[in-house]
Amino acid sequence: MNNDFRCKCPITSALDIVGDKWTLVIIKQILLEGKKTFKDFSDSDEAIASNILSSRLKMLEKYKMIRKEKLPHNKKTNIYLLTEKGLGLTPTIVELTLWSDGNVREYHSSIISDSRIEMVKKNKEEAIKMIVESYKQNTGYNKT
Amino acid sequence: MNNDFRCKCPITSALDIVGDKWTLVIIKQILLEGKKTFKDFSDSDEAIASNILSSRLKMLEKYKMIRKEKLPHNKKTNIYLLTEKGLGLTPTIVELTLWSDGNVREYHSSIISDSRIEMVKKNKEEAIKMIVESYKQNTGYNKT
DNA sequence: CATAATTGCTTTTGTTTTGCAAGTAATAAT
DNA sequence: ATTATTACTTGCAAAACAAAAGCAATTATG
Repeated sequence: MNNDFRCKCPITSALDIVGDKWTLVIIKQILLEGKKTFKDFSDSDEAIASNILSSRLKMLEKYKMIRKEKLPHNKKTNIYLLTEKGLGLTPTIVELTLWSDGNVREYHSSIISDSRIEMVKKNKEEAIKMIVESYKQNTGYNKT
Repeated sequence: MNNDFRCKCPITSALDIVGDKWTLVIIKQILLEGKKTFKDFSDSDEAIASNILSSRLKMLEKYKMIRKEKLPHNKKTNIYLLTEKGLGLTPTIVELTLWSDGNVREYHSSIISDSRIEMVKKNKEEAIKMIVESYKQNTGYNKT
Protein backbone atom coordinates (compact mmCIF):
# COMPACT_ATOMS: atom_id res chain seq x y z
CA MET A 1 0.00 0.00 0.00
CA ASN A 2 2.84 2.37 0.91
CA ASN A 3 4.12 2.04 -2.63
CA ASP A 4 0.99 3.64 -3.97
CA PHE A 5 2.43 6.95 -2.82
CA ARG A 6 5.15 9.06 -4.41
CA CYS A 7 6.19 11.13 -1.40
CA LYS A 8 5.07 12.61 1.89
CA CYS A 9 3.14 15.57 0.53
CA PRO A 10 -0.58 15.41 1.38
CA ILE A 11 -1.64 16.91 -1.94
CA THR A 12 0.53 14.60 -3.98
CA SER A 13 -0.76 11.68 -1.91
CA ALA A 14 -4.36 12.68 -2.56
CA LEU A 15 -3.54 12.74 -6.25
CA ASP A 16 -1.96 9.32 -5.98
CA ILE A 17 -5.50 8.15 -5.28
CA VAL A 18 -7.84 10.48 -7.17
CA GLY A 19 -5.41 11.99 -9.68
CA ASP A 20 -6.52 10.42 -12.92
CA LYS A 21 -9.10 10.93 -15.63
CA TRP A 22 -11.76 8.70 -14.15
CA THR A 23 -11.86 8.47 -10.37
CA LEU A 24 -13.47 11.83 -9.68
CA VAL A 25 -15.78 11.40 -12.65
CA ILE A 26 -17.15 8.22 -11.09
CA ILE A 27 -17.58 9.91 -7.72
CA LYS A 28 -19.33 12.81 -9.41
CA GLN A 29 -21.70 10.43 -11.14
CA ILE A 30 -22.62 8.80 -7.85
CA LEU A 31 -22.88 12.03 -5.90
CA LEU A 32 -24.57 14.30 -8.40
CA GLU A 33 -26.16 12.13 -11.04
CA GLY A 34 -27.73 9.37 -9.00
CA LYS A 35 -25.73 6.64 -10.70
CA LYS A 36 -25.09 3.53 -8.70
CA THR A 37 -24.77 0.37 -10.79
CA PHE A 38 -22.07 -0.85 -13.14
CA LYS A 39 -24.51 -0.31 -15.97
CA ASP A 40 -25.26 3.26 -14.91
CA PHE A 41 -21.59 4.12 -15.14
CA SER A 42 -21.11 2.25 -18.39
CA ASP A 43 -23.98 4.11 -20.00
CA SER A 44 -22.79 7.58 -19.02
CA ASP A 45 -21.89 10.42 -21.38
CA GLU A 46 -18.26 9.95 -20.51
CA ALA A 47 -18.36 6.41 -21.92
CA ILE A 48 -15.85 4.73 -19.65
CA ALA A 49 -14.60 1.36 -20.84
CA SER A 50 -15.81 -1.51 -18.71
CA ASN A 51 -12.38 -2.85 -17.83
CA ILE A 52 -11.26 0.54 -16.57
CA LEU A 53 -14.50 1.01 -14.70
CA SER A 54 -13.98 -2.34 -13.06
CA SER A 55 -10.46 -1.51 -11.94
CA ARG A 56 -11.47 1.93 -10.66
CA LEU A 57 -14.36 0.56 -8.63
CA LYS A 58 -11.99 -1.95 -7.06
CA MET A 59 -9.53 0.81 -6.20
CA LEU A 60 -12.27 2.98 -4.74
CA GLU A 61 -13.41 0.05 -2.60
CA LYS A 62 -9.84 -0.66 -1.50
CA TYR A 63 -9.56 2.90 -0.20
CA LYS A 64 -13.05 2.71 1.31
CA MET A 65 -14.38 5.58 -0.73
CA ILE A 66 -17.27 3.48 -1.92
CA ARG A 67 -18.91 0.31 -0.69
CA LYS A 68 -20.73 -2.35 -2.67
CA GLU A 69 -24.14 -3.62 -1.71
CA LYS A 70 -27.00 -5.66 -3.10
CA LEU A 71 -30.67 -4.87 -2.97
CA PRO A 72 -32.83 -7.38 -1.02
CA HIS A 73 -34.53 -9.08 -3.95
CA ASN A 74 -31.86 -8.82 -6.61
CA LYS A 75 -28.82 -11.08 -6.42
CA LYS A 76 -27.31 -9.68 -9.56
CA THR A 77 -27.12 -5.92 -9.56
CA ASN A 78 -24.43 -4.33 -7.44
CA ILE A 79 -25.15 -0.98 -5.86
CA TYR A 80 -22.12 1.25 -5.34
CA LEU A 81 -22.49 3.81 -2.58
CA LEU A 82 -20.25 6.59 -1.35
CA THR A 83 -18.82 6.27 2.14
CA GLU A 84 -18.01 9.26 4.34
CA LYS A 85 -14.54 9.23 2.85
CA GLY A 86 -15.99 9.46 -0.62
CA LEU A 87 -18.51 12.10 0.43
CA GLY A 88 -15.57 14.01 1.86
CA LEU A 89 -14.57 14.84 -1.68
CA THR A 90 -17.71 16.91 -2.19
CA PRO A 91 -15.96 20.23 -1.50
CA THR A 92 -13.19 19.35 -3.93
CA ILE A 93 -15.73 18.49 -6.60
CA VAL A 94 -17.64 21.70 -5.95
CA GLU A 95 -14.48 23.79 -6.25
CA LEU A 96 -13.51 22.02 -9.45
CA THR A 97 -16.97 22.80 -10.82
CA LEU A 98 -16.60 26.47 -10.00
CA TRP A 99 -13.15 26.61 -11.55
CA SER A 100 -14.38 24.89 -14.67
CA ASP A 101 -17.37 27.19 -14.93
CA GLY A 102 -15.14 30.24 -14.81
CA ASN A 103 -12.04 29.02 -16.62
CA VAL A 104 -12.65 26.10 -18.92
CA ARG A 105 -15.73 27.23 -20.82
CA GLU A 106 -13.69 29.46 -23.10
CA TYR A 107 -11.94 26.37 -24.42
CA HIS A 108 -15.04 24.24 -24.61
CA SER A 109 -18.10 26.36 -25.24
CA SER A 110 -20.64 23.58 -25.04
CA ILE A 111 -20.03 22.92 -21.35
CA ILE A 112 -23.37 22.87 -19.62
CA SER A 113 -24.05 24.51 -16.31
CA ASP A 114 -25.58 22.43 -13.55
CA SER A 115 -28.49 24.29 -11.98
CA ARG A 116 -26.91 23.69 -8.60
CA ILE A 117 -24.02 25.95 -9.53
CA GLU A 118 -26.03 29.07 -8.74
CA MET A 119 -26.80 27.72 -5.31
CA VAL A 120 -23.12 27.02 -4.83
CA LYS A 121 -22.15 30.54 -5.86
CA LYS A 122 -24.61 32.02 -3.40
CA ASN A 123 -23.66 30.01 -0.36
CA LYS A 124 -20.92 27.49 -0.80
CA GLU A 125 -20.91 25.96 2.67
CA GLU A 126 -24.64 25.53 2.66
CA ALA A 127 -24.68 24.11 -0.86
CA ILE A 128 -22.08 21.49 0.00
CA LYS A 129 -24.10 20.42 3.02
CA MET A 130 -27.22 20.20 0.91
CA ILE A 131 -25.52 18.09 -1.73
CA VAL A 132 -24.28 15.65 0.88
CA GLU A 133 -27.61 15.56 2.71
CA SER A 134 -29.45 15.11 -0.52
CA TYR A 135 -27.24 12.16 -1.42
CA LYS A 136 -27.79 10.52 1.94
CA GLN A 137 -31.52 11.03 1.71
CA ASN A 138 -31.79 9.56 -1.76
CA THR A 139 -29.80 6.48 -0.89
CA GLY A 140 -31.15 5.80 2.58
CA TYR A 141 -27.61 6.23 3.78
CA ASN A 142 -26.84 4.64 7.12
CA LYS A 143 -23.50 2.88 7.41
CA THR A 144 -19.95 4.16 6.95
CA MET B 1 -9.05 21.85 -28.84
CA ASN B 2 -12.63 20.64 -28.69
CA ASN B 3 -11.34 17.09 -28.85
CA ASP B 4 -9.53 17.51 -25.56
CA PHE B 5 -12.93 17.11 -23.92
CA ARG B 6 -14.97 13.99 -23.33
CA CYS B 7 -18.41 15.53 -22.87
CA LYS B 8 -20.30 18.61 -21.76
CA CYS B 9 -20.01 18.13 -18.02
CA PRO B 10 -18.03 20.91 -16.32
CA ILE B 11 -16.43 18.58 -13.80
CA THR B 12 -15.39 16.07 -16.42
CA SER B 13 -14.06 18.91 -18.56
CA ALA B 14 -12.02 20.26 -15.66
CA LEU B 15 -10.58 16.78 -15.26
CA ASP B 16 -9.81 16.64 -18.95
CA ILE B 17 -7.28 19.37 -18.13
CA VAL B 18 -6.11 18.79 -14.57
CA GLY B 19 -7.15 15.16 -14.09
CA ASP B 20 -3.83 13.39 -14.05
CA LYS B 21 -1.03 12.53 -11.66
CA TRP B 22 1.14 15.56 -12.39
CA THR B 23 -0.71 18.73 -13.36
CA LEU B 24 -1.96 19.68 -9.90
CA VAL B 25 1.35 18.63 -8.37
CA ILE B 26 3.15 21.16 -10.55
CA ILE B 27 0.65 23.87 -9.68
CA LYS B 28 1.03 23.04 -6.01
CA GLN B 29 4.80 23.32 -6.29
CA ILE B 30 4.53 26.76 -7.84
CA LEU B 31 1.82 27.99 -5.48
CA LEU B 32 2.98 26.56 -2.18
CA GLU B 33 6.61 25.62 -2.54
CA GLY B 34 8.04 28.59 -4.39
CA LYS B 35 9.22 26.51 -7.31
CA LYS B 36 9.47 28.26 -10.63
CA THR B 37 12.13 26.84 -12.92
CA PHE B 38 12.38 23.61 -14.86
CA LYS B 39 15.15 22.59 -12.52
CA ASP B 40 13.07 23.35 -9.42
CA PHE B 41 10.39 20.96 -10.64
CA SER B 42 12.89 18.32 -11.75
CA ASP B 43 14.55 18.34 -8.34
CA SER B 44 11.34 17.95 -6.35
CA ASP B 45 10.45 15.10 -4.01
CA GLU B 46 7.95 13.84 -6.54
CA ALA B 47 10.76 13.32 -9.08
CA ILE B 48 8.88 14.03 -12.26
CA ALA B 49 10.59 12.85 -15.44
CA SER B 50 11.81 15.70 -17.61
CA ASN B 51 9.87 14.68 -20.71
CA ILE B 52 6.61 14.57 -18.78
CA LEU B 53 7.42 17.84 -17.07
CA SER B 54 8.07 19.40 -20.44
CA SER B 55 4.78 18.21 -21.90
CA ARG B 56 2.81 19.30 -18.83
CA LEU B 57 4.32 22.77 -18.83
CA LYS B 58 3.36 23.13 -22.48
CA MET B 59 -0.17 22.03 -21.75
CA LEU B 60 -0.44 24.43 -18.83
CA GLU B 61 0.76 27.26 -21.05
CA LYS B 62 -1.66 26.26 -23.78
CA TYR B 63 -4.53 26.61 -21.32
CA LYS B 64 -3.05 29.82 -19.92
CA MET B 65 -2.72 28.45 -16.43
CA ILE B 66 0.92 29.42 -16.31
CA ARG B 67 3.06 31.86 -18.29
CA LYS B 68 6.75 31.65 -19.06
CA GLU B 69 9.11 34.54 -18.47
CA LYS B 70 12.79 35.31 -18.30
CA LEU B 71 14.60 37.34 -15.69
CA PRO B 72 16.33 40.50 -17.00
CA HIS B 73 19.92 39.33 -16.85
CA ASN B 74 19.52 35.66 -17.52
CA LYS B 75 18.74 34.48 -21.02
CA LYS B 76 18.67 30.85 -20.04
CA THR B 77 16.47 30.15 -17.08
CA ASN B 78 12.73 30.13 -17.68
CA ILE B 79 10.49 31.29 -14.89
CA TYR B 80 7.06 29.70 -14.79
CA LEU B 81 4.38 31.75 -13.09
CA LEU B 82 0.76 31.07 -12.28
CA THR B 83 -1.85 33.16 -14.07
CA GLU B 84 -5.22 34.05 -12.56
CA LYS B 85 -6.60 30.88 -14.13
CA GLY B 86 -3.91 28.85 -12.41
CA LEU B 87 -4.38 30.69 -9.14
CA GLY B 88 -8.08 29.92 -9.47
CA LEU B 89 -7.26 26.33 -8.57
CA THR B 90 -6.17 27.35 -5.07
CA PRO B 91 -9.51 26.42 -3.48
CA THR B 92 -9.43 23.02 -5.18
CA ILE B 93 -5.91 22.40 -3.93
CA VAL B 94 -6.87 23.51 -0.42
CA GLU B 95 -9.85 21.17 -0.38
CA LEU B 96 -7.75 18.29 -1.63
CA THR B 97 -5.28 18.98 1.15
CA LEU B 98 -8.00 18.88 3.77
CA TRP B 99 -9.41 15.68 2.35
CA SER B 100 -6.00 14.09 2.29
CA ASP B 101 -5.26 15.20 5.82
CA GLY B 102 -8.43 13.57 7.07
CA ASN B 103 -8.72 10.55 4.82
CA VAL B 104 -5.45 9.47 3.27
CA ARG B 105 -3.12 9.47 6.24
CA GLU B 106 -4.43 6.13 7.46
CA TYR B 107 -3.08 4.54 4.27
CA HIS B 108 0.17 6.47 4.27
CA SER B 109 1.24 7.32 7.77
CA SER B 110 4.29 9.36 6.84
CA ILE B 111 2.27 12.11 5.18
CA ILE B 112 3.47 15.40 6.58
CA SER B 113 1.17 18.22 7.54
CA ASP B 114 1.82 21.64 6.10
CA SER B 115 1.76 24.27 8.85
CA ARG B 116 -0.73 26.24 6.78
CA ILE B 117 -3.31 23.51 7.25
CA GLU B 118 -4.22 24.78 10.70
CA MET B 119 -4.84 28.21 9.28
CA VAL B 120 -7.01 26.67 6.60
CA LYS B 121 -9.03 24.74 9.17
CA LYS B 122 -9.66 27.89 11.19
CA ASN B 123 -10.75 30.15 8.38
CA LYS B 124 -10.83 28.66 4.94
CA GLU B 125 -11.83 31.71 2.94
CA GLU B 126 -9.24 33.86 4.62
CA ALA B 127 -6.52 31.25 4.25
CA ILE B 128 -7.16 30.89 0.52
CA LYS B 129 -6.91 34.65 0.09
CA MET B 130 -3.69 34.71 2.05
CA ILE B 131 -2.15 31.92 -0.01
CA VAL B 132 -2.98 33.73 -3.24
CA GLU B 133 -1.83 37.11 -1.91
CA SER B 134 1.34 35.58 -0.58
CA TYR B 135 2.09 34.05 -3.97
CA LYS B 136 1.53 37.36 -5.73
CA GLN B 137 3.71 39.17 -3.25
CA ASN B 138 6.58 36.74 -3.56
CA THR B 139 6.56 36.81 -7.33
CA GLY B 140 5.91 40.49 -7.91
CA TYR B 141 2.80 39.43 -9.74
CA ASN B 142 1.37 41.96 -12.15
CA LYS B 143 0.11 40.60 -15.49
CA THR B 144 -2.58 38.04 -16.24
C1' DC C 1 -40.55 -23.06 -17.81
C1' DA C 2 -37.70 -22.40 -21.76
C1' DT C 3 -35.63 -18.70 -24.07
C1' DA C 4 -34.00 -14.13 -24.48
C1' DA C 5 -32.09 -10.21 -22.46
C1' DT C 6 -29.49 -7.87 -18.95
C1' DT C 7 -25.83 -7.17 -15.65
C1' DG C 8 -21.33 -7.27 -14.17
C1' DC C 9 -17.76 -8.35 -15.15
C1' DT C 10 -12.99 -10.56 -17.66
C1' DT C 11 -10.11 -11.29 -21.60
C1' DT C 12 -7.89 -10.05 -25.72
C1' DT C 13 -5.69 -7.01 -28.65
C1' DG C 14 -4.07 -2.84 -29.99
C1' DT C 15 -2.78 2.11 -28.95
C1' DT C 16 -1.38 5.73 -26.07
C1' DT C 17 0.89 7.47 -22.17
C1' DT C 18 4.45 7.14 -18.88
C1' DG C 19 9.03 6.50 -17.08
C1' DC C 20 13.93 6.04 -17.43
C1' DA C 21 18.27 6.97 -19.43
C1' DA C 22 20.92 9.30 -22.38
C1' DG C 23 21.89 13.07 -25.31
C1' DT C 24 22.14 17.99 -26.85
C1' DA C 25 22.25 23.00 -27.56
C1' DA C 26 22.50 27.25 -25.39
C1' DT C 27 23.96 29.90 -21.69
C1' DA C 28 26.52 30.89 -17.43
C1' DA C 29 30.10 30.29 -14.16
C1' DT C 30 35.00 29.48 -13.09
C1' DA D 1 38.87 28.37 -22.42
C1' DT D 2 36.78 24.85 -19.94
C1' DT D 3 33.33 23.11 -17.14
C1' DA D 4 28.79 23.17 -15.31
C1' DT D 5 24.03 24.15 -15.55
C1' DT D 6 19.53 24.67 -17.59
C1' DA D 7 15.99 23.32 -20.41
C1' DC D 8 14.90 20.64 -22.95
C1' DT D 9 14.49 16.26 -26.79
C1' DT D 10 15.01 11.48 -28.23
C1' DG D 11 14.69 6.51 -27.99
C1' DC D 12 13.07 2.66 -25.98
C1' DA D 13 10.79 -0.35 -22.53
C1' DA D 14 6.93 -0.75 -19.38
C1' DA D 15 2.52 0.38 -17.80
C1' DA D 16 -2.01 2.17 -18.42
C1' DC D 17 -5.83 2.84 -21.32
C1' DA D 18 -9.38 1.84 -24.91
C1' DA D 19 -12.40 -0.87 -27.93
C1' DA D 20 -14.37 -5.04 -28.74
C1' DA D 21 -15.69 -9.43 -27.77
C1' DG D 22 -16.81 -13.01 -24.66
C1' DC D 23 -19.02 -15.13 -20.67
C1' DA D 24 -21.38 -16.66 -16.43
C1' DA D 25 -25.02 -15.63 -13.46
C1' DT D 26 -29.36 -13.76 -12.90
C1' DT D 27 -33.73 -11.81 -14.30
C1' DA D 28 -37.48 -10.87 -17.45
C1' DT D 29 -40.63 -12.49 -21.09
C1' DG D 30 -43.76 -15.31 -23.97
